[in-house]
Amino acid sequence: MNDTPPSLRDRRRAETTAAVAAAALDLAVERGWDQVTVDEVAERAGISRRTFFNYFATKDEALFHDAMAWRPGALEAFTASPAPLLDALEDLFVAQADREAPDRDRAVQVMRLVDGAPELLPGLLARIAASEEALAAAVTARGDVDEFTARTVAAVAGALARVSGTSWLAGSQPDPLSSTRAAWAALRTLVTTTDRRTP
Amino acid sequence: MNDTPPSLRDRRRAETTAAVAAAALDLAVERGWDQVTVDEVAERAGISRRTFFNYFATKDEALFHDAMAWRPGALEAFTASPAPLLDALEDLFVAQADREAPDRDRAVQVMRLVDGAPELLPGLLARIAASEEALAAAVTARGDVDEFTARTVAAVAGALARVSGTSWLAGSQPDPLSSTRAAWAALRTLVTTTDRRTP
DNA sequence: CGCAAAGTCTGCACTGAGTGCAAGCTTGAA
DNA sequence: TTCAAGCTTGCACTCAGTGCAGACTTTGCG
Repeated sequence: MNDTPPSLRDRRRAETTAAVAAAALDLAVERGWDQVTVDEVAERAGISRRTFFNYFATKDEALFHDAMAWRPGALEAFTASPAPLLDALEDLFVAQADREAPDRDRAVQVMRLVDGAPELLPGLLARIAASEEALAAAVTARGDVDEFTARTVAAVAGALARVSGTSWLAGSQPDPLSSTRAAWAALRTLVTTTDRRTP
Repeated sequence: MNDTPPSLRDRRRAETTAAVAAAALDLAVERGWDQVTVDEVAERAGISRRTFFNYFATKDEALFHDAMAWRPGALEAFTASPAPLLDALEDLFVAQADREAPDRDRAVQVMRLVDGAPELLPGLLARIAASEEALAAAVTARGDVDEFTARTVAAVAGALARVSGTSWLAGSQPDPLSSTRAAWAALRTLVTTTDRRTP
């Protein structure tokens, strides 16, 4: 899609971004996010405090960097998939759960941090909402359903992912994938087996 | 449940809380939330800046006060309802959408504000998450389903409410209730009509 | 190469959110 | 009345986030 070779500047920028994000996570794990200042993150990443804010608009952004993002290409594959919508969705979430170690470990660490630091929850939820929006756009692009339904589907999928992720972290489900499947199964039985007052 | 008559102190506290919340909303509507300082909210409410923080831990809390809360008694009625789970859920959301004017107007104004001020979104999402958690507890208390399913149901219901609320605000749905119904319908057709790879 | 435009890094000074403390005042119960 | 508990406030402090201006680096181009 975009094949301009990355310039020196771009490479440096990416390196620094990663360094800052890593510094933020490390410090947060070491002593808790509320015991970490921007100055310290900047110092550990080898930049000035002011430069920190050239890379991330807020302290939280550095911590959440890439944590709740779709892996590159995943949404495009989803859009292009010939499988029926629900199957394609499942494939998408499976692929997402099977990320390579570094990204995935980071996501897990961040979620654990949020678990112990409620101030972080709003920021995390906002990231999740952003990725739901991206998913909604991809669903719309597939053309299976109208936009309203696409938004609904994306929101529900996000909700299921949140629930299954949470209960996997809490240890009540063996692994993220079966947790996700359990959530979808719960939804399906609920929708299909309940007596409806107005059929 | 709790019938100790409210003391003078309690009444005062409630009054001040309401006054501060009202001041926050009014100022936000007048000039945008980012153009409002805590000092100004405090002054309009007739208290000192320091006292503001005795009532609300953050500036945002004052704005969101009561905006995304279940109306009193609604969850209890839901828990006690003999109707099947999905019907009881629908009743709950209908009742919620039919709140009396003041509360409801406040909620709508807050949502409009959030729409124009992305900084507010995280806080709003956190409030919604909190009310989902309350709902999950109520679903569990009904005893229809296990706790994992209860969480799933609550998360999905919240997602649907969010989508339908949003698109109602955006004008693509006539009223909140039919919007909610449309979302549930979209979900049901999706779940029941799609070919499954693994039946 | 050499040079100008564009982009980057940094220090400085400022606004505003949020907190701990201590002193003074109000309420509620005996 | 008297005293404890709770409420309000001012003050001083930390830290996130921003605008600005000057120094430096990269890049594209003649």
